[in-house]
Amino acid sequence: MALATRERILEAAGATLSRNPNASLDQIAVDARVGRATVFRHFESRAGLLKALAGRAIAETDRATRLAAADARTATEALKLITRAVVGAGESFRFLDSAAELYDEPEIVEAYQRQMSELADLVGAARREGFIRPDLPTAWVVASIDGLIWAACRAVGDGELGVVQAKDLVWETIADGLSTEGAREDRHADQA
Amino acid sequence: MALATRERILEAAGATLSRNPNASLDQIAVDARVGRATVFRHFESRAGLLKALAGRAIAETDRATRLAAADARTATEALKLITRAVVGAGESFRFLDSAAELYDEPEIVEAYQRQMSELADLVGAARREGFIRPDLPTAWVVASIDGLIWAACRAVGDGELGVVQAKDLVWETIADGLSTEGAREDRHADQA
DNA sequence: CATTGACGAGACTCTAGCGTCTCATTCAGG
DNA sequence: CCTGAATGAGACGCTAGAGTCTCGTCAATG
Repeated sequence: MALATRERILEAAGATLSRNPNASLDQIAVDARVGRATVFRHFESRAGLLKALAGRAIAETDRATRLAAADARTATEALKLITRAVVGAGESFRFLDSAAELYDEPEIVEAYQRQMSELADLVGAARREGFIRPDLPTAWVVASIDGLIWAACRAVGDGELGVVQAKDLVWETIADGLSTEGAREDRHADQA
Repeated sequence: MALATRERILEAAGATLSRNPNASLDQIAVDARVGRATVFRHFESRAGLLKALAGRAIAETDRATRLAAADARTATEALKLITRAVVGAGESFRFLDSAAELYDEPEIVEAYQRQMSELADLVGAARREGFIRPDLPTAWVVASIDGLIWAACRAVGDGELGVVQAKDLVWETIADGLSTEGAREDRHADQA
């Protein structure tokens, strides 16, 4: 039962910290229906728990990413599948929103930067395929994809959208934006 | 000098908390080049400081919003101006990212919900003007605008983009998405 | 039935950080 | 020069929460 307990703690920690980023270990233990001492039996410290949780989220994202990438024949398609996959895995890493302590963990920071870098590479490849508007800096494309995924995960977590719906909406928004087809002309007219 | 000191504390608090959401009052005081006791002379408590900071951000956003709305003749134009204005004021409220304590302050929560509600109304009006794609739920439109603004503020704060550039990019992305004009067809082809 | 391992409960220590208070200093205005 | 307000420095008490330890219980296993 050791594994089940550890898993239950991680699960509860993720859920509780998503709601309250400063939740105490005591609160997490209660939510996991586990004694506080048991938390320390499975994790070295609070930081250790956070680290394990982050590592789990990173691994989950990597797994989803690789699965998605394997099915894609173009970078654009990979971008689409990966975006959808990450939205699906969103619950795993929503707690990261405000886990500022993790900035001190080199492994975690490195893994995060690696994932961002992979995303940037993918965006670059999609750009070469002609999918990305040439006038947008890659940094912004990456940042806004990140922002939209974040918004989608938030909306799902708040019950505003279903997961399936959110996946569709994120990709549609990336591809087409929020406005009707004629918007591009409207915008240019506005700016004149 | 009282006002200048208070202002300096608020300024330092915003900057410091943006970097480290769990920064101590001591750290904030040091960054403000002020004695820790002086912080308590100007603010009732840590919560009071946070509240003042949030109130300042809300007021700043309201001001920017009203100024922008006054110049607009259509809801679509208002949405554009307000989005740009909020990106410009982004530094003011970036610290809110992880100020979970503020969820306990009714005034702050109410003000935030009011602003979100105003944004939703504006989106609804822009939708009636034909600017917003009819197939997108308003909740998602609001969430993704929020997400894109957040991404832009983050990018500016990280030095990846300039403020002016970020304002343009957010609105362009809202209007047109990230992909080239032919994307809509590509996407439908992908899904087939 | 005895053993073993995981667990819950709870007592205990330790520290960071909040909030209060005091006292000396500085500086502006009269 | 005198006075009062604002401040800096720092001592002090207090509490929440991290981390440790012990003991009794339960369940599985032999």
